[in-house]
Amino acid sequence: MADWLVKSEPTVYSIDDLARDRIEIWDGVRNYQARNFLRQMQESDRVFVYHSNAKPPGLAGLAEVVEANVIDPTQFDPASPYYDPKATPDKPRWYTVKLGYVATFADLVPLDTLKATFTPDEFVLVRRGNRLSVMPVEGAIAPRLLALTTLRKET
DNA sequence: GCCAACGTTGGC
DNA sequence: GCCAACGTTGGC
Repeated sequence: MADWLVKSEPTVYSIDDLARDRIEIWDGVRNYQARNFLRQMQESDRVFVYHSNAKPPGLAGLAEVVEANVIDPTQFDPASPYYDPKATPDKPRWYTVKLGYVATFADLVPLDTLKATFTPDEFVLVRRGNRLSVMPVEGAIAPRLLALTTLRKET
């Protein structure tokens, strides 16, 4: 089982939204490197949810992959901001996953804490200039992340 | 294939 | 609001 991290702007879609929706398709990723990571995700992989463009930015909770390798339907929808005229149902270009809510962190783990805990070498997230919205969380990192906070399950 | 222009991300 | 980083586009 692998660990991943996805970014989301909480004003657009937050961990609270996921707690409410329970399951959501993670659509709208339009970056090839991020897409390639999405395609590597397997059912029941663990996913850390990160709030970007927030005050403060940081890790907000946990999700899991409930369905892998889902074709992102917004690429075919001219009304969607994520519409891609070069994608066709025959040749889809953008894939994603469905995420299920797992838990909310009792306290958000701020980016400052992450920077103090991990070196840029060991964790992509704290690497300078990193703009990836989907990234792997290497084996040793995940338990150290979980040790920084307490889980709270929204019901 | 090169690279300048442009757009987006995201911390601050 | 600013701006560094960096991905994408398109002219050549």
